[in-house]
Amino acid sequence: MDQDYNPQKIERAAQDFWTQSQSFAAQEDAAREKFYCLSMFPYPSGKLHMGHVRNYTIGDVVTRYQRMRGKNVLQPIGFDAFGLPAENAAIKNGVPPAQWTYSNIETMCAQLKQLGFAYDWSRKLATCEPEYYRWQQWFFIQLLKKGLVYRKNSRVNWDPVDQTVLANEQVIDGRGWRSGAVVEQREVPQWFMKITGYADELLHDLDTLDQWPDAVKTMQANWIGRSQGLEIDFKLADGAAAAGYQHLTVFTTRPDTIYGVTFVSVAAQHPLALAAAQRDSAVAAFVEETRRGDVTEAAMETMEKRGVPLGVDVIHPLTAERVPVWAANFVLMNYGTGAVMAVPAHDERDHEFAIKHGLPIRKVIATEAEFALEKRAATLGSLSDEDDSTEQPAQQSLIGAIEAASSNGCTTERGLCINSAEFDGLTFDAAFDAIATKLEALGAGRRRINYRLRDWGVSRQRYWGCPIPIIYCETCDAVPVPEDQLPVRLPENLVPDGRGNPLLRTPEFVECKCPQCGKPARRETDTFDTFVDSSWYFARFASFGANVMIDARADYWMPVDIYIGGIEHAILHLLYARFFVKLMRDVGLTEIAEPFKRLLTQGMVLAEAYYRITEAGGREWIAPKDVDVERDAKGAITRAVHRASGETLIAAGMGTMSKSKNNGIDPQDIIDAHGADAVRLYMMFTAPPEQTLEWSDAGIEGAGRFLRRLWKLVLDHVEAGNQHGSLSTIDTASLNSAQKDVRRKLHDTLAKVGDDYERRFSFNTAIAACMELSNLLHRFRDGSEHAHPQSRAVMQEALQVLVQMLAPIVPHIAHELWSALGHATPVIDAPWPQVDAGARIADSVALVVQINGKLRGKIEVPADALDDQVIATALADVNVQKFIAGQTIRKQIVVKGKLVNFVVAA
RNA sequence: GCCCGAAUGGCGAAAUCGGUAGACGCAAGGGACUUAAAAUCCCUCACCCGCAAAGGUAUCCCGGUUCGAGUCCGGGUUCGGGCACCA
Repeated sequence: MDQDYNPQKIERAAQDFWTQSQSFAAQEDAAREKFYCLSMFPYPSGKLHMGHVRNYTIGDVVTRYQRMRGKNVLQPIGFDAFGLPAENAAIKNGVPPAQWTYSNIETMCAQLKQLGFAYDWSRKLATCEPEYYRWQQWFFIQLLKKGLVYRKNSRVNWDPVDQTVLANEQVIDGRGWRSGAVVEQREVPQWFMKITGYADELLHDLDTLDQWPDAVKTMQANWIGRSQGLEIDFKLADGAAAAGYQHLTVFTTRPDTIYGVTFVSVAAQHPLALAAAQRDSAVAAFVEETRRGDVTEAAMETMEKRGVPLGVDVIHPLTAERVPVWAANFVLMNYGTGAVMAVPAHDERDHEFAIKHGLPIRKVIATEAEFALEKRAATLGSLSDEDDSTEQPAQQSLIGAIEAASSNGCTTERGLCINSAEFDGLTFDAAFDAIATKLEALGAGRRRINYRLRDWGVSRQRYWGCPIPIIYCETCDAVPVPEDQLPVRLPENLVPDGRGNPLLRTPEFVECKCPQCGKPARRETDTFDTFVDSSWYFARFASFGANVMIDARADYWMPVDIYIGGIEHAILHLLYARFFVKLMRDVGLTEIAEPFKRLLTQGMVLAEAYYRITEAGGREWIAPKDVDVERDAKGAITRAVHRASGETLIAAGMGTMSKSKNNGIDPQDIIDAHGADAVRLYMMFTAPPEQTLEWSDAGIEGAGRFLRRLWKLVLDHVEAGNQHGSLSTIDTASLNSAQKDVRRKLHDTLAKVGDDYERRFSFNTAIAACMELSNLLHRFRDGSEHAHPQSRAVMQEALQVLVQMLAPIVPHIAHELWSALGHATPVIDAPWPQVDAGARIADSVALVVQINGKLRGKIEVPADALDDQVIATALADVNVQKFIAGQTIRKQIVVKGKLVNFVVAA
């Protein structure tokens, strides 16, 4: 064992050992309990960033812990290799996306190895490999055969200058990111997967995911957005029916407010609006206007609410009143029926719209109190001639208030119906049912379950993705590529230039023969959404290399026992992956219904960002490594200085590491300077996994300091052993109190650490507990003679267990120290130590004494003391007596092992 | 705008089921060792008042429930994630 801790040396040695002995290659073994630990695979953007390091360290800690617990563990790694950044890099550098991507993968693999992650490297995959995506193409064809995918027109962002489809991310303030042209909406035929057909199952199965965070389940449930409502037909008033429609159908979740309808709104893309646009230039202009700019939901919801009257009236199905139809920019064509009944008194958007356009507002819902008043007012009105009661003026003003509210106010809460004919006085549920029944009887409405969730559009008008295996023929229309012709290979030598999909200009790819009739045909040039690639990779890892999509090995490994990744994937990726597994089940590929048994959503990694104001008035962001920080006597930061120029900088606060703020910390620099173990320890110690983690250079040094202290502790013990001969076994009966204290602390810590690793995923507190133990061992060493055989035996036990507890987090130093402690087999193969319950028993416990909930004293009582004895000891405390003097004890509360509380009063 | 989170010393955090707020670490201050520096080791460290003991105040803000609230409930503020073509 070396005198000094040398991370570079021991890390390389440990990594070489794991590689040579293929320690982490997983073998299916039905006799052993499996554990499948998976972290979300990275996009190969170039180098690892701190977020990756954090994510993969968490996964590795769980993997190594479960392995030490004796499970048969699979931890694979791969790359989510298709996507936009590769095309952007190609535009910038003229390098084909494939070349850029494969080179990045190589770099990142080397970094992952340097961090010592226990991956089964033999299962490495990248989604851009034909061996991977051919099964995705095959699966799409199975779904097509089962009618689970279909083609329809759908809107995309179109850059009229660059003649290309833009991702939402590439639209900035309604303009193309490169051209600056105002973006237009275009209708393009695209492929969709029928996820709405699985909406109910995706919603209900959330209840089976008892090891998922509630926040994620709530977000998914809200995203699916199941709502019960009514479809209601409003007959078109005479003349309008000529447009080809007999009635306008709306969807509403508030049929109880139907008597408050004063107009109806439709989406600008609604057929009725488009028909009106044919004859009305104002409507045409409005429709045209909504074709421009952003289409994101956030943009739609925050934009000014605008609309135009269509010049068409519809007939209210219950009152037979005529109400006007408006086109409004806040009504979404792809939600419900693209039309809503507007109730300005009880819907905020309708209210705002009605005020703006001078449309009537009719109050039809009242609170119970209002309803009671209204009834009294009605009685009062009929009696008012004879009754000049003194409370009349007060009543009048209340009635006035109700009337004022009914003309201007807006309440969205449920209540009792008023001004609603025979439905007056009904609650929401009763009114819903009664009105639904009446409309059904009239043939003017039906109950319906609606979802906010929309079908999943999987087509992307982009080159660097998995080709959609379809051939278009003039006679046979869309024909799937025959399975024996898969994969449809993506040519890897093209270079996108920002003006459309280069596949369109590649005849070798596009031109083909129709598989049905043999005539010349065109191949689909759209590729799959990359969420398709990442929706099943976890299953492929479990049947790596199979000549089918997934094989029986997946039955052994699936589902994933723990899935770890960023909270930003809480909805889309996780919902699509859940959906895909249900599809795979229905195609007969698996029996499981959910892919991820347990989910850990990890927080982002932040760093302080600094900038200076340039002469031009802009901000120049300075990398944190070029900044010095000055502090006051208390350690508070007073000034940040640019090291090169001495200029005072402005601290912009903590933010996610990003290129734009130039505040990224390169993990490679940190590994080179401090070693992989220190990086891993720092990442796990600084914050709990779900929380954001703020990078600090000083923190990483602290991690290194702990590892050096640990090294020294073991070194001293080992050297003492060399001097004093062989170890004896522990004789628990003969231990002195210091030795017992060490063993109690050791086994308390072991119990806590196991719970923290397994149940709580609270790695920071596990490390803190190990540090406490380590601090105690330092004091124990200083206060004991190395020569004392029992002390040495206790120390040996403690150090062994400490090294094992830390091994999942800092595997390299643990590998080395374990061997130094005299073990021939590596620490990764040593079984997890057992908690010795006997060692944890203490003779006495410390309690606090409270008077009226305030801390007034501390007492020590025997561990098995009865309540009476505890109270007597508490009352004997001098300070407690001071606060009780002259008071009467009204109540005494004893909480075992915690506290005594006396409630006193004069 | 809508949905989901978060907020505790100078800083990162801990307090696991409503029971001692601040474990563990960082920074800072003081000291030891050293020719010196680094490293290492020891001490102090929420705030106010005090020599100390004791006391008071503190977990984003305003209310509430409880013998007792960082933790539960209602209302707000600020920050972060997502919003369907970034991954």
